[in-house]
Amino acid sequence: MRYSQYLLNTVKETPADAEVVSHKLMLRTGMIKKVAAGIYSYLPFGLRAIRKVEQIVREEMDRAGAIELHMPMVTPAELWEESGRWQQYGKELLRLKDRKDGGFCLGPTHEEVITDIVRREVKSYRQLPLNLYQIQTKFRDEIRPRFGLMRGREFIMKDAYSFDTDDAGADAAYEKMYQAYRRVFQRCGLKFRAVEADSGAIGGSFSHEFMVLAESGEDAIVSCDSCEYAANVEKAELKAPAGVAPTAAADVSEVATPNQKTIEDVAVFLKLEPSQLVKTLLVETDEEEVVAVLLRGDRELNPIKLANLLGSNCVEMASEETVLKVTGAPVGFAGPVGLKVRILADHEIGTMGNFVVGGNAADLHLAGVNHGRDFNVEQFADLREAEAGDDCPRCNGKLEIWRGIEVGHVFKLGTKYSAAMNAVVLDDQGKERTLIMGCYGIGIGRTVAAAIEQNNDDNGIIWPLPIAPFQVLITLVNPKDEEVCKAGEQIYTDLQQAGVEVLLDDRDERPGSKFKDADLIGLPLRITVGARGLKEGSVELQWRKDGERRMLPLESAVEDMLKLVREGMQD
RNA sequence: CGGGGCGUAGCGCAGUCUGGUAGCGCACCUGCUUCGGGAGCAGGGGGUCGGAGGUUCAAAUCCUCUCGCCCCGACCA
Repeated sequence: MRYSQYLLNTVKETPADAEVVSHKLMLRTGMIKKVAAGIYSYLPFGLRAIRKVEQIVREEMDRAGAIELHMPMVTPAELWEESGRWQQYGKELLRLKDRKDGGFCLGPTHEEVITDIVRREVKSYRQLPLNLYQIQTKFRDEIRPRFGLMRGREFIMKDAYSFDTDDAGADAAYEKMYQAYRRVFQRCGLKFRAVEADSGAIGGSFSHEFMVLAESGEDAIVSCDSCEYAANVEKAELKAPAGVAPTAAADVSEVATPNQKTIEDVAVFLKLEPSQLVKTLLVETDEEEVVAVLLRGDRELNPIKLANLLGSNCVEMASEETVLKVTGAPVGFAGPVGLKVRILADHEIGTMGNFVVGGNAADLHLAGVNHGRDFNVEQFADLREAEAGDDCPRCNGKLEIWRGIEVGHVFKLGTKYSAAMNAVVLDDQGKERTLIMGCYGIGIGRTVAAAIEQNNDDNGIIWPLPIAPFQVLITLVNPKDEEVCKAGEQIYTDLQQAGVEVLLDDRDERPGSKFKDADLIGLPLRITVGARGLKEGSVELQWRKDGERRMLPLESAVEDMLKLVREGMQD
């Protein structure tokens, strides 16, 4: 491609509403253009990167035995009513009416549609196992789209769905996808972790997320420093600490704590460490039950663990009014002694004694409190959020915390949709069996964003070779110089004929601007053709990665480049 | 949905308080010079000041309503 005939407008200034580096760089390089909140056009340069990732995904899906199809983006309400998600899905599901007033929605995911296809097409166990995938535009009316392609409302996703008659088959399908995902992200040149995840509202028995490690990631993940354990913090299990509560000492004593509402305040006020306090959180379930949860003062509640324990869809912190009603005190002074609601406690509380809690009255705390004697805990459980340095739940290692961008998610779904939608086949005994499903997603645009997030410097993007929009950039320092032009064009043509994707910067611009643009758009390999080098019969090769330059003899330049591209693609 | 902020040229912004010729930088077009790390000079094009209504001799500026966007929070396969 000739730059002079291409649409690739770069911008020096960073658009004001970009927060994260990948968004900034995608805007500055004109990869994407916002059309509405969370909705983008992919301009040619951006589209090329998207296509690269799509192609890698396609190849790995095919290799794993999945088959590509394409489903509609607009899907009828009936299917969603059948699975129950027409009601369950909130405002994220963008609902529409057609001219005949029929209900439709823009597909945020396609379990219903695929299940409908398979129940119609597949009648016999002999047609299984089956794994079908598509690469398609999805729409989720996110409350707050942000970070460019990282969290859009409209986005490109690869979604695959597996169908099996038994658990062993379903597990094998899951494992195949898990391995395919590892290959995809490896091939994209990304540093990532596959972590255990909460399976959330989509249901199902187990699930892994593929996280690209990046500071700007929206998720926190833990990984063990000595074994393979890795999990989303939402899911990260924690061992119950060893040890028993110390013997209860003196009686409970009341301590005046005027206006000391937070754990920090109280700890400073009483000259104690936050870890010597116990905090009492009042939460409300979606069935409007209020529950008290006890945690060590310096710990954070993991609401997902609590929701799972309570078998509730979601739990929320109780409102100020509720707290006042239940404890008789304003927020900040809740404590377990004398409370009339269910009391749950994190395992750690079991090893604590003679601690400080809220006094259920304004400006009052209680010291020397012990569970069992002063109040009863209904159940001890793993309820707190993992922190760096916590013990690994699987071995003797310690947990580290990373931030990650979720680029892929694999779920074992089980029969949630097949049962609701009556997707069954006959087995070899002629008996009906409900299909066991798995679903597997990859955010294509998000993967591109994550790649940029992970590969950039002050000057711009540093594309990993396998997903770079072009593999090579040839810069003609002065396109008006006949020699320069001739040499550059020759290399350009030869490389293209050898199948290399080349961008030829033949623009009549000053060299300085061209070099700046070259850094910004970040193509991995760069050849600079200038009069200076040509005098010695050579051109300059530079890697964007490390800036390392060396001269290549004109005669062997094409050959040398071909070798580098091939080697680079195999990494 | 709660709190905060912003809508003026393609992008980044000033002008709004205190009403009176719509401005600056980048980008774009023309010419000359320049040419291996975002050149200089000269000239030029581009705006219903988010929209509607109102106040006024006069509104980007004041008032009312409305739409959109951004940030923080809650939420999230």
